Amino acid sequence: MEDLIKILQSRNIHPSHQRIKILEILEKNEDHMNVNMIYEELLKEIPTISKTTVYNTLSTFAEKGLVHCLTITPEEMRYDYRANPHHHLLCTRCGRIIDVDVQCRYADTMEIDGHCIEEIQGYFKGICRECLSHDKAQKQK
Amino acid sequence: MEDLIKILQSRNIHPSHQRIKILEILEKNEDHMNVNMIYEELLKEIPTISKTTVYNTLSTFAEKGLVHCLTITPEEMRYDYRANPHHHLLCTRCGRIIDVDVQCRYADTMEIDGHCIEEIQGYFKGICRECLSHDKAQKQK
DNA sequence: TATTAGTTTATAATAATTATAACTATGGAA
DNA sequence: TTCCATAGTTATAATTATTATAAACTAATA
Repeated sequence: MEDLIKILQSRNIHPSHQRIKILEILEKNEDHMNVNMIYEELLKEIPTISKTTVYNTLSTFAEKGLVHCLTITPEEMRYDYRANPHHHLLCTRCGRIIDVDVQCRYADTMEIDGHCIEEIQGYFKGICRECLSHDKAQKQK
Repeated sequence: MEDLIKILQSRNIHPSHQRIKILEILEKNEDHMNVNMIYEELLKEIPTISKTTVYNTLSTFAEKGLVHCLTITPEEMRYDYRANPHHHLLCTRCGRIIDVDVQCRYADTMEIDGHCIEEIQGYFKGICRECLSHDKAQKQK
């Protein structure tokens, strides 16, 4: 709680009740929630929360560099809360987005073909570990 | 024209007038159009074309592996028509998506952390060559 | 107390995409 | 030729994520 407030303050974000709760949810959940997932979680604690607040808060967080926006799924934006740079796996079976610790060869190159690179976004499509082991378990039956 | 028909036939896609024209537009344009851009181009040649046809056709093309869907821009889907695997640059200045010939170290790894990898999507965010040189020209004035 | 800025909420507007059903063209069978 | 079936196209409506707008609320301060 105190930590969350400090995190917000360090980014010049006024730590309101709603913002603290949203950050808390982002910390607890690892699979890159969309606005609706966050909203549903929030409802359990703040039944009067508005979806607009979720949108506003996340866009403030993104502006201040607290979260990264992932455009991996075509339907909606996903939000990534983790300090170190990393890539993602979009599981085509269960739909989860999972962190993958992989560096790209060009990770620190700031210039390619004359273009100036500011950010690297990479992701894999495939089937996650959990779905694979579930498959195996099914076959053995 | 004949070539376009052959390309469609080789993928088991019946070469209708509309489909040929859409493929033609994809061949001519390099910057990863969205549905609306393609639709606007089509209107010049087929004024009665429907946007639904564009959606249908592109989803057929994607199914048959003729195009790849890019979820780089948050607003809408972009379509990539090019044979060889490559990455992209999203220019934050002009909004174009530009092909970048760069291989990732893990490009042929099919397994990471126990996950099965089927496809790699990578893109960079930055400022493209053209926008950069435009900046320079402005400064010199 | 009154005021102000910042935050949250409710509501409406926008826009990409999908769903549905009607229409059209084509090619084969009778 | 005429009829029919199928695939493809079109028009229209429905869905849904996101943004815009304005009103209501909160907390701090003069």
